[in-house]
Amino acid sequence: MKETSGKSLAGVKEIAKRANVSIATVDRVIHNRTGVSAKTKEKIQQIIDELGYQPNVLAQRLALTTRGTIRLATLLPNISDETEFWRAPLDGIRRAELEIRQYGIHVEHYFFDQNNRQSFARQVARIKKYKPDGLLFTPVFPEESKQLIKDSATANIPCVLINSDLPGFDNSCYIGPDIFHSGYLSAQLVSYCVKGNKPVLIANIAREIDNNYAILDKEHGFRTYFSDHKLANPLISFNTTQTDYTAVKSKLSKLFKKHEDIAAIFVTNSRVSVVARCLEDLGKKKVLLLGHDFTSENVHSLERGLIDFLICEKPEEQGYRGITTLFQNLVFSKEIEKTYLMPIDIITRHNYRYYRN
Amino acid sequence: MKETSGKSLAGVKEIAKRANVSIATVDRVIHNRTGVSAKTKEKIQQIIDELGYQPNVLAQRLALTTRGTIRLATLLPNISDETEFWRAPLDGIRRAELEIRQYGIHVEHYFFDQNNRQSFARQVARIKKYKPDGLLFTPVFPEESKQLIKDSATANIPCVLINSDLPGFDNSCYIGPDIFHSGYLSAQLVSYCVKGNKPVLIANIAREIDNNYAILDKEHGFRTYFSDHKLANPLISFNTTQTDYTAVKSKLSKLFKKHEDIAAIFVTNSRVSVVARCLEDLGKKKVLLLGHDFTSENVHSLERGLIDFLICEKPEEQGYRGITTLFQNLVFSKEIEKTYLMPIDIITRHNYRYYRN
DNA sequence: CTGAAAGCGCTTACAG
DNA sequence: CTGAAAGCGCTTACAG
Repeated sequence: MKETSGKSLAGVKEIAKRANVSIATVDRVIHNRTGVSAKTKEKIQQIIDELGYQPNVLAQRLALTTRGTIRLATLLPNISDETEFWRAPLDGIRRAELEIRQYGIHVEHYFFDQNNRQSFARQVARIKKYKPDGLLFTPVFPEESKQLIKDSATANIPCVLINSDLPGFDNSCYIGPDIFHSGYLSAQLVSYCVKGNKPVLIANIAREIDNNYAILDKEHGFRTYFSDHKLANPLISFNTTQTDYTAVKSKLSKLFKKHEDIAAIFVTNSRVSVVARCLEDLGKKKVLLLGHDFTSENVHSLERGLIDFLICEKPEEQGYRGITTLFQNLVFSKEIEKTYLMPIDIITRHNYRYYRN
Repeated sequence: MKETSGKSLAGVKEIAKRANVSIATVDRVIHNRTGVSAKTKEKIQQIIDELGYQPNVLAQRLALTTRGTIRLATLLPNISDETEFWRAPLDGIRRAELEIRQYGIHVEHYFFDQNNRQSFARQVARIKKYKPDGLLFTPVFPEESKQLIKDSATANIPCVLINSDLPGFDNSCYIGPDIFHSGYLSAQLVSYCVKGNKPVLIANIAREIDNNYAILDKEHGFRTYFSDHKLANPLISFNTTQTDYTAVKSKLSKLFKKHEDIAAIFVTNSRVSVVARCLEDLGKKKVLLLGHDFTSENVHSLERGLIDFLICEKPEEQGYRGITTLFQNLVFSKEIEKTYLMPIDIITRHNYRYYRN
């Protein structure tokens, strides 16, 4: 007997014909709905298996068009010069929106001030009023975020976290990098490029550091590489909550006086272009500089040779995938993967042109 | 007046109603078909613009289901241990196939022996008999490939090239890396990691080298970086058409006797894991080793620390994108972009786990 | 130059 | 427990 060899052109109509039932009944079996006799169900299932039936996704979605709109909410930091990074995830979210609004998905955006816990809490309150069917956010403030996840679980609202995870908490879905290994990778690059045991600087430049899991874990990964490989380079932490150019420069300048031979600086977030400017002005162009994120300022410094490596984790795609994940779950009951780890990309001045966020 | 603010839920039906015509006429205007009076056309167009009408892609495709099948042909090297690289593009092609076969697209695969021009020509002849509606291939043999592109143009068959381009030839579409800059980037990595003016080896390991544009251009990019940056490292070309372990090892061994202090080896294709084994057996583990492609053997050597960097250009996505490009062109008359340059990814043992081809 | 109608493959009330 | 029919938004003969 000849194999149907993956042709599977057969649809519900064909199945119905073969089973001698109506397509409504076939539909019931396909979707495991109640109200079909065991016998009929079995017969239909057998034919489905035999035919290797694959639903036509197009038709499926089209038929669902009439269903009421599904409401999603996103909660991200607002975008300022200092937080330009957040433009990318938002772009991805918008791209997803355009693709799925045809299916009656509406996305409402909420923004908070990254340096202000209050503002986060305020937006959470607004979101709760909105009563979304799904939620995407980034857990900048651990306590508030944990509460939000719990409340979402209680309300039975699927929840996606992007960019950084909430460790020891698995009530939701995380889409973003393995932050520890991102730091670990940065250390590898430094160790490859720096010969000898010269000191290496780890620069944490953020208004909030102690609570910032993303920064702490990156530094931890970075340091772990050096200890794992028994490297003797002194690792100097440089923390500053004053993130403006002047403050960073004066602090750096002091550090350089103390440690003249600093060979490399790793900036644990996207503020690396500030350091680039400082190094240029301090005449320290030979210091290896690496940091995070494909912001326009960073790319500009990369282009000019002031930054050597940028580590990026496809923020645009994080946003895009976050929304489509919720969509698939809400519309097609597709199960949500617990974790989707993004690639950790290494960008230099010679491959950035081809990079896609 | 209130903005419709990108809602655009309106479809052909709504447009037809507002314009007082039938949906068939609206359809004609949307697709710029003939047989509509200038006046009607203008009126409809105005409403379309006003509403910011966006066609529902789902419905569009679904309605096209009945059209006869479209036949695509692919022509790629067959997959052996030595050419495992080609599995990835094929995987991508298969992934695309699964997605679009619902729209009546059929893909026929042809394979040739990378070391045998004859076999390429034979398959071209078979393809011509098949008379595909679209063609995807990789131009391993320049002369034959140019002829194939010309013939396709004559027959009005859209044509996509992947993995390497045919320079000075713009009758088709190229999806793949900027090879020159890929080599350039590799040189940057070497120059960052190698201190002093120690010699660097460029290893071309392939049955055919002189005609292999991908290899030649990569070496050219690599060398150009060193001259652009006035680096004094001696660059030694190491060409071998005997690609087996024993041959490579004995040749390498001789080279090392002549140049004991070789600091880095750049392998211009996926044969880098062979070199990795040689270095291990020759006790030359400290030499920086980089090369191309995410094959299982290469990844294994990367994991073990024998290879330092792998340069990859998303071969799976090249295949996938190649097929979907042809599909979009043939089904929706979407214009084909002349060139789509893939990212040039840098993979180390600490980020390969998160890489997606 | 224009329109009424059937159909793409699925889902969903509704009736029985 | 089961089926006939309408509808999702578009395209395509066909008739006029």
